[in-house]
Order: sequence, then C-alpha cells, then structure tokens
Amino acid sequence: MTGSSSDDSEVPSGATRRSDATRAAILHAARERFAADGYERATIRSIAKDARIDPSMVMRYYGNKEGLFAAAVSVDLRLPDLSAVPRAEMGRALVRHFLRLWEGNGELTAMLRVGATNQAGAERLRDIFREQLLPVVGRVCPDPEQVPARAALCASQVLGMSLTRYVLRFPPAAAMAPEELEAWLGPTLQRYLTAPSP
Amino acid sequence: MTGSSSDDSEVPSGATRRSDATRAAILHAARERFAADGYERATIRSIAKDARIDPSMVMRYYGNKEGLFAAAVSVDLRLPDLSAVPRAEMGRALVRHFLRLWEGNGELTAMLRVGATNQAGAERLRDIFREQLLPVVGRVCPDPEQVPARAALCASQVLGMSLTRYVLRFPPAAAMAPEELEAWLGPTLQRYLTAPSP
DNA sequence: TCTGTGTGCCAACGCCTGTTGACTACGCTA
DNA sequence: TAGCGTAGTCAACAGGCGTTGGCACACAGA
Repeated sequence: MTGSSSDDSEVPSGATRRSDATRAAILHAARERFAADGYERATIRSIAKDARIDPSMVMRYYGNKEGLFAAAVSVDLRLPDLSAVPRAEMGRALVRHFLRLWEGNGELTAMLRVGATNQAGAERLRDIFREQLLPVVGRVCPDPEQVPARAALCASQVLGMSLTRYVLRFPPAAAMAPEELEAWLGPTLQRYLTAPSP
Repeated sequence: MTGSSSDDSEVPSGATRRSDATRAAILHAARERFAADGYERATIRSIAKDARIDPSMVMRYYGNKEGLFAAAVSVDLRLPDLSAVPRAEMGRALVRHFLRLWEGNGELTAMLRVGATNQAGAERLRDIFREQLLPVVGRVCPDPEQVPARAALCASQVLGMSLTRYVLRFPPAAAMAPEELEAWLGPTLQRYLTAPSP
C-alpha cells in the first residue's frame, strides 16, 4: 500500500533472492492447507506456522489471503492433444491423464474444495474449464455448437469422481484401482466426446 | 445446561408451541445460507438476521451450530425402487429422479457445499450414500460384491453434474435442459448399473 | 389476580481472524 | 567501517465469530 513493495512477480531468470526458500515454504504450506481445509479454514496463521515463519511475512510477500491463494494454486492441466491419439481411445486417454494429475498433486483437490465454497475459487475453476478443457474438446468435436456441452459433461464426470474419491472419500470410490476407474470412466468420456447427440 | 431446557424434540402430534413459526423461520434461513455459503461462512448471526430474530434464539432451540445444521438439513433422497422400472430404463429413471430432487430444494446443494469443506458434512454424505443409495443399487445388481463400486460410480456422475451445474455453475452445465441431461447421463448410469464388469 | 413457564432481546465473554506498523538482525556494497 | 536494503520478529488493531446469562414481556392455569 505504501509503495515500498518490490513488485517482483517477474524476476530475471536465474536471479535469486535470499527469501526464495521462505517463499517456497509458504507456497508449499499454503497448498497443503488449502487442499486439506478449504479456503475459509485454511488460516494465514496456520499456514505461517507450517512454514515456520511469522504470519506477517505471508502478507509482505503475497499481499493478502487472496493473493496467496492465487500464487499457491496455479493449475495447468497439461491436457494432451486428443487429436493425436486413436479416436476410439480418447476417453480412456483423458481419464488416465486426469487420474495421474489428481494422484500427483494436491492443487486440484485444493481448487475443488475452495471452488465449492468460495466465489473466487469457483470462478477460477470456470476459467480453467474455459481456457484449458474447451479448446481440447473443440479440436476433436466436429460441430462447434456442441463443444461446450460435451466438455461440460466430461468435466462433470471427472470432477464428480474426484469429489467422491478425494474429497468426500466414499469408501468404494477411494478403494478402486486406477485401472479399474479408467475402464469404467473411459467409455463414459468417450461417449460424451464422440457419440452422436442424443 | 441448567436443566431448564424443555428437551422437546418429540412433541405429541398436533401439539403446537408459540415458537413454531420462529423455529421454522430459522430452519428456512439456515437452509438457504448453508446452501449459498457453505458451513463456515454461513454464520449464526447471518441466519438469525435472515429469520429476523436474535442469534441467541438459534442457540436456545438448536443448541449449537452443528445442531442447527443437523436439524436444517435432513436429506431423504426418496429413491424409487429400481426393480419396479423396466431394466433398460433404470439409468434414465435415476437421473430424472435426482434432477427433480436437486431442482426442488436447496438442501442437497447445502449438503454438497458443506461436505466439500467440513468433515462432519462429508461423513453425512457418506451416510446418505451407504444407507440410501447402496440398498437401491443392491436390489438390481446380481453380484453383491460389485454393488459398492457400481453405486459409487453412479454417485460420482450424479454429484459431479450437481457440482458443475449448481455449485460451480459452469455455463454449459447450468444451461442444459433437464431432458438433455437425462438423455446424456441416463445411459451412463445405465451402464454403471447393468453393464458387465469391464 | 397471582404465578410460572415459554418467548424474545440485549449486552457481553473469550477467542480467532486478516492485517498493520514498528522494531531488530543480517549481508552486501562503497 | 559506515550505510542501506532486505529478511524476519513482535505486539497490537479492529472486527467477526460461537456462545452465554440476565432481564423483560406475554400468556396460560390456579
């Protein structure tokens, strides 16, 4: 607010600050807390405690809680180009990709938890859907008018399984093996992507 | 705590208290707030304000916030007996039932929002799954071992669509007509219920 | 008419929250 | 060695939270 901020969101490549370790620790702790507790219950104080620093450091480096969330959770789905895989296997490929993504990091769980209760979090998820999933579906769907609906259907099944498996932890959903999930959900997404409109 | 409580959870049928209108107003406001804001951000103060009474009345009638939530959100899915519908139409019947349910009241949205961030809320949803969905699926699935997984798959698709449509409000999901959704999701649930294990 | 119980409001409690500003310690450069 | 910017700590703020206890009124049964 006073203008003393260094506004260093873009540091020349290779440059390091003494505070880089602290910043990383904050982001790491923030990701874990947001994923475990959601936005409201993940307090700056608890995050700072996990990172073994003072809460005021969080404010100094990220401005406020919203800024911290934005910095901690940057979701790049790294979706594959579906037009490069055999048309009959797109569904399974997509499911496999998402499963790896969810197993690999907590950011997606954090996004889901936060999106469910926080307005800004929900908007963030809508952005991801629009900017990352829509184009991929658009490339394999001939009729542009059907792209949004088909993409939304895919999202509903993927997010639904993530919700029941990682957030709500329904025992059967949490217990299923990835290959099993791929075999069940693959054909569903395949149909949403390629079946004629019902 | 002092013993002055009337402990009147069970009032003889037909008996009315002067406070019944107030109690109803509290529950109504609580349902709306929990659905709109989730557990943490739906404050007792805001609920009381909506109901135009003092926050202390909420405490008097429902003990504490958890008690209020339990009283406000009692989910009975009223699932149909699937063995009574033609086997080929079970999927669509289930989807149609859930869509009506979601459109009709905010309790399910509240449960979903709360379940995503609150431990007790998630457990509540697991209870509903176990006590209400599992038996229904069990009745139409010949192999008892497959029942939990198939039911979880159905839940994942139904909850996923509810999430993207009512909570995250992905525009394409929110815009689709119920009949359209039924046509898309019906075959998915049908497969989860009846297709041979992959 | 008196009395007791249910109903409601008010003010306050202790705690936790995000956020701020002042103050000290380090490490580089001149 | 002096000076300066950065890194970090500490204590406090204003406000919101769930929750509590006391007090005032209304209405029923005696």
